[in-house]
Amino acid sequence: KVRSVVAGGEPFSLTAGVREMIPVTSCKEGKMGIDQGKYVRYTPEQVEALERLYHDCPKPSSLRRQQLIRECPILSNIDPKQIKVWFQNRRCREKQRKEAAQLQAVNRKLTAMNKLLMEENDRLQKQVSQLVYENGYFLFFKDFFIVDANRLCCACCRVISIAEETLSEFLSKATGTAVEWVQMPGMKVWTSLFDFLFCLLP
DNA sequence: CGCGGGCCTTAGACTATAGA
DNA sequence: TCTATAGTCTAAGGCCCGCG
Repeated sequence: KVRSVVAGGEPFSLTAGVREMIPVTSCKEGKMGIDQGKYVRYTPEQVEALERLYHDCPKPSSLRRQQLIRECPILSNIDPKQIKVWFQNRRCREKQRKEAAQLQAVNRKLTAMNKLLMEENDRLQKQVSQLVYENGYFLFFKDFFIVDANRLCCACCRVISIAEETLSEFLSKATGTAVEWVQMPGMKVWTSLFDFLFCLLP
């Protein structure tokens, strides 16, 4: 059983959440508000009153706090310095809660994006396997068949187009904005059948 | 220079949970 | 069911800084 005391109110001891009144003299001095093993904890009524005041004015001036104490009898027994500290801690708690909520929101977005990336990675790996297989097929047969140049080039461009469309779709999902392809200097693009065939050579 | 606010830290009170 | 332990909440101490 741990002795506890309510600031300015009825002292009590706490045991498994059950309050039991015990005679305690004072709790003014000492680290962490502890005097002879006592720990100050405001009553739910006091906290409710403080919360109401905080809702109206989160940062009251010294003068305003004194006025609030006068106007609210339930707080009249609490030291003005304790009221000041309570408001400081309350502001701090709110700030921490807001930051935690923001971090959770960011975490949710990153988790969703990670899921998209994992799915896209899986799909691209399958695509790579298929292309590697097709590449081997072309290498094997390239010396035995004469392929229509236009048709092969169109097929090649079609593969690139599909890849671009897929990537655009993914990026727009991930970023929430439309993506347009821009030809950058130095980017390698198959412009002819010869380029395509050349890249197939070992 | 004193006061008050912000920020970080400390430690008691309380809660949830695992394990005997 | 009881107990030990980890985690959370919160009042208050300490330090730093800006302001009048």
